[in-house]
Amino acid sequence: MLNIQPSAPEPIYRQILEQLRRLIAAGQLAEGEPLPSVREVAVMHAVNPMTVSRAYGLAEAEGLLKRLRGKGMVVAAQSGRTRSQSERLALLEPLLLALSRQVQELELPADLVLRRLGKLLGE
Amino acid sequence: MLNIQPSAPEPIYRQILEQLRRLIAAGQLAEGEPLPSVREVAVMHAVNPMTVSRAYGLAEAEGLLKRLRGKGMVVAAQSGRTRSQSERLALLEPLLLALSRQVQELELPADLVLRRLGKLLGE
Amino acid sequence: MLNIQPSAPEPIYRQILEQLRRLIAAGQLAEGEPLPSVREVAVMHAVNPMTVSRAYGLAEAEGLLKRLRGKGMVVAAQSGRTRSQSERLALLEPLLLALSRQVQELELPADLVLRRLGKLLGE
Amino acid sequence: MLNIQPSAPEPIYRQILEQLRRLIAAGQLAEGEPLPSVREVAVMHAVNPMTVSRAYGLAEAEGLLKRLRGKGMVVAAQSGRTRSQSERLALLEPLLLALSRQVQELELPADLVLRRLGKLLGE
DNA sequence: GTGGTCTAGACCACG
DNA sequence: GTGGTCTAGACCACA
Repeated sequence: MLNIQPSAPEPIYRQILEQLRRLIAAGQLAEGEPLPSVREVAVMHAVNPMTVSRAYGLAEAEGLLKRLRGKGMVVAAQSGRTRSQSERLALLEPLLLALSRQVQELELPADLVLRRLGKLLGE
Repeated sequence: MLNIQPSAPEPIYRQILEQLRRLIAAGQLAEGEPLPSVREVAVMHAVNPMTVSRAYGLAEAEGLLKRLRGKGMVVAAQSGRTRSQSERLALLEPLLLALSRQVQELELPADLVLRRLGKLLGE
Repeated sequence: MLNIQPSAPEPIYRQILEQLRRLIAAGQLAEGEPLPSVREVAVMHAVNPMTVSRAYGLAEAEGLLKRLRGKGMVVAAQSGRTRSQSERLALLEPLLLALSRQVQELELPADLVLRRLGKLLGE
Repeated sequence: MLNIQPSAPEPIYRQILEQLRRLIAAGQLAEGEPLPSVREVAVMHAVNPMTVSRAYGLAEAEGLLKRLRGKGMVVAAQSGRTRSQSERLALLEPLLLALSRQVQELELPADLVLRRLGKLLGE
């Protein structure tokens, strides 16, 4: 379910946290749904349990997850409602802005970039 | 010329370096063109001169810039030739891939994202 | 009778145990009085029976409760005698100390805090 | 400046975080003021640097602190403005509620508790 | 079984 | 000098 790249510049715990944000916002992780345990994720992705725990803890502090004592983490209620398309699009905005800045610096024509992205999204 | 955000997660020296790569690849910084001095950049953006120097140093090691004694940095010859569109598009690939992954996690329709990006690029 | 908050940071078994201490010290639970069964408490508060059992077990070890075969738990004799006011006030001391430390860190005037607490106690 | 009790039930990183919240709310830590470095706090209180770092990191995520790269942490701007008395009193509310619940369970007269607290606050 | 906390120590990134 | 990340491993608390 989670996609972790240990060699990426972005820290692992943050990769997990941000994926959780998106998966929950999209409703792919529904309200009340239990998450894989810290240890499971740690073994599956060959990372330290504490790294996973850190991501889960931050997600809990953010209100995304809820701790059921002795039973693990589940998706919190208020996050469970799938967000509207526009709310989800807003989560993408920072990346879109960075992209458009780079496109301008590279002086690339808009349609070329849009075609390339369209191809990636179509796959 | 440079666009620096000290509070961004990406380190400042890297922001500078990657902008130089793109501006040079696009030919916005032409071969032989002199760059603002380390001190100028540092003062203008309220940044530590060492940080700017580090970016310039890396760009020099990469062959993007050339150090002219007593005259500062200029855009190096071999980098000066503007790269082809496809080469420049390749520089954008990592960001496009990250974007498409996030779009899938957010379960957003491709055309919505393309329209939003098109709007940003059209401005 | 018991006031349990499963989502509070304080563990559930401890919430139960400490409430028992106070209710018995005040004589609200009198000597020989039977307690609700583990199952009753568990069902009523939607809590794991093991958790209730643990609290009861600790209370028994402390001499607060006594196990009567086949009849469940009752308030033990030596605990049953209501403690003096000063003894009961002593049970409050840790919380009062924590409170006074926080008041100082918040630089709040004593009378403001006393008025607010007085209002809460008056209700 | 910080008051840490390693043996308390409350985890160390949380003790630090909550003290920061109060000290900043009261203006005892003013806007822009630099905090002692992670290593200093760690040595001074004989705890692991990571424990301190965790508290600082959470405080940053909360917007209490701001990271100045290479220079350490300072009190963030929006937190710097000393909060009004009523806002600070609100931070005390959870503890006051817990206290009043315990007072009722102990069947202690309000004025006795208020006198004891007044004495503690007067010192 | 679950997650939480802490440590010691290594290594990195930044300025 | 600053903070950040990660690991391995120990131990605890809870259900």
